Amino acid sequence: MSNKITIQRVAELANVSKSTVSRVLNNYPHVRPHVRARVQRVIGETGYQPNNIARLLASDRSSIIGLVISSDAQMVFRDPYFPALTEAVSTSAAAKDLVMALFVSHSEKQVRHSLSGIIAAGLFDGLILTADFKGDEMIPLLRAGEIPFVFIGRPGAADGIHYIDADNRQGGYLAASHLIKLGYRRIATIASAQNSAGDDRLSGYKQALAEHGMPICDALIAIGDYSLGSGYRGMKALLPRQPDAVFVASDTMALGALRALREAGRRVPADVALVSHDDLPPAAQADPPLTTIRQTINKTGARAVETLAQVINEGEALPLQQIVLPVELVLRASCGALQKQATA
Amino acid sequence: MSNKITIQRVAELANVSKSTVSRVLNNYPHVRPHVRARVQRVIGETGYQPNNIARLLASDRSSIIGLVISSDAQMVFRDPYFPALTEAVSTSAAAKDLVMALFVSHSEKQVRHSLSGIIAAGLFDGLILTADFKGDEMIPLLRAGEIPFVFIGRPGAADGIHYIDADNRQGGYLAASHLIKLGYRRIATIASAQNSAGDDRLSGYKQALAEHGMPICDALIAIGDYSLGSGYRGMKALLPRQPDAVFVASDTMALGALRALREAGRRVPADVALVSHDDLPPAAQADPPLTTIRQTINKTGARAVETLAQVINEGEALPLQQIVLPVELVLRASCGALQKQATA
DNA sequence: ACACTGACTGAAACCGGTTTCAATTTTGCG
DNA sequence: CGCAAAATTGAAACCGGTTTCAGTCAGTGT
Repeated sequence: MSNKITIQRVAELANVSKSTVSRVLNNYPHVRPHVRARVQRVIGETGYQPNNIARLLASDRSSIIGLVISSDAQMVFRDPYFPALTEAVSTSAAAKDLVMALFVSHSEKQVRHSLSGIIAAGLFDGLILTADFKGDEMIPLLRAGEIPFVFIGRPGAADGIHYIDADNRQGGYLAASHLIKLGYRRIATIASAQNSAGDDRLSGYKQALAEHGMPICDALIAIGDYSLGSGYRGMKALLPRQPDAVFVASDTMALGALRALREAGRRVPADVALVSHDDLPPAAQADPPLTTIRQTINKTGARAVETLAQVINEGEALPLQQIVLPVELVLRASCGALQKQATA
Repeated sequence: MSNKITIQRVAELANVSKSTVSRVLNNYPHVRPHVRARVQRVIGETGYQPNNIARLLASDRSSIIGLVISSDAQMVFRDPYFPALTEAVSTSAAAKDLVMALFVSHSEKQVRHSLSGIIAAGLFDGLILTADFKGDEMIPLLRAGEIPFVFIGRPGAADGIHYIDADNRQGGYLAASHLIKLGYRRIATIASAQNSAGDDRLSGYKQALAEHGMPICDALIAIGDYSLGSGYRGMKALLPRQPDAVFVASDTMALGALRALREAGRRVPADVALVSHDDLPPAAQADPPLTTIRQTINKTGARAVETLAQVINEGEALPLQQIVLPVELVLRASCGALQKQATA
């Protein structure tokens, strides 16, 4: 190790006890300014860095949080959603002087196993988990492990669980309402039943249709799994139904839908209008650029870290945090609104 | 904590000393099979899990490795390369019972700062770093920190540094040779000068041209930065030069190039053939699917973890590891070979 | 049977901090 | 100025393991 200087050595150099150095280190009160300054000078001069491991053993705090992403192997780093989320959490954690460790669990079985290991390791102050597979089977493990945790996305059984979610229902509602206002009549959707986000988006879509007195037709609902391929297949299945607009529940699936439409010779938005969900970078880069529902992943990550920090500090005392972040419609070419405006 | 059982408790229950339990735990010799079995039974019955922190403090090993990705903020989670690499390292680490912590440094300045912190924390057994910004300015810090480390990609000053790299030169060479063999005469490239991988790919491209007696024309060389946008701009700049084929140094840039070509009304591969590099998922999903040079990111990640583990264990004794992994050409539609075959 | 190995085992030191608690100052006030 | 209360400080215990070292015990060779 590069650092042979210990708290003991600093204490000697500053003519105080380890205890006092520790107090200075942790910004505790009850140290005379004079003494505090002297200790800090020694720390500065020696370049002393406390050994986190020892600190952790003694204080039962590691300043390490785990981000557990459990989803299909293919999925995780295919859909830009997870990388974006990972980056957001990593950055927010760093800003709070927390280290983020990343776990990617590929199969549901693996989740159980590695999660037990993660918890047992006792290394982490807390965990942030993504609510895929609806996340339910993890919850008993987490509860038993008595480890602070926060979900990103609403797990299936969300009772008494802290989570940060996007307002997916509102997302579906905004998207469908927007299409309705633009005058489309046969509005289909490519939904997903993988997790609560998918359910909510679908339910928002249905609500918008219902509120506008439009029939909800099962033939206009395709079910995908967030993959590009499933968007492609979903669109192919919908084509014979002659929809004039489609709400696709994720940008990635929308890219697949775009391909299906191009292959079928349908123009977007002239023949079929599209609104998708997420507003990840590919949405803006698609051809045509996608009108989409923006969920602010950075904020989601930041809130998750923040909330986890609170859980860690306050424990049971913290009132239940179930935070739903707003979403907004981002207007681009794929919904046809811009064209209509231009010709109007 | 869920686990109130300590090594002490196990020792009492098994009627032995902490020392013996520790020996059993670590598979040390000098424990009678009989005793060993008894201890193991108690461990099994109690579900005892050693506290890693304590173990680490005593043994100076954390079983945590850091993956440090330093690149432009936008870049890191935009190009699927990094997510793929992250996943590969995370998985390989997990297989070796190592925890991977992820650090994303956005600016070069930030690298220096956070790297010092990371090293000083003393939390990590070793680091895997990506060689962006050519990675040079990190090396002195790492050396001073006396922390085991391995690069993925070849840093600018690679003397005496362990690294795992793809055979990028061969990648550029294979791509260009392939296009030459298909009969293209005006073969352009969209290269990158960001890191050694970019340099090498360009140099392989040049070598192939030279070996086939073709002139190397600077007007046919555009410089990008691995982003989709830079591929788009690069292609636009090249179009007036009328290339009949382009080697694009990354899949992501190739997607940008595709868009530029589509906008210009040029068909791929009929008017302009494309070969790209990396073979990430989007390459297969592009329209048309991209012929590309496959680098096996999973293997790269696995070798990096493996090598780092060796460095950690053997230290100076380990001979210099500079591993170059082979690449291969993946044939798809964008190069025109399939069409030519069909019509032949 | 006897000294002599070498395999087992446990006591205690140690890793480098934090935290408790009692001792020692200081400070505040009457 | 004197005394109780509050603020400082340091000694020692503790976190939960690993490792050193010396002692114990069984197995050998003679």
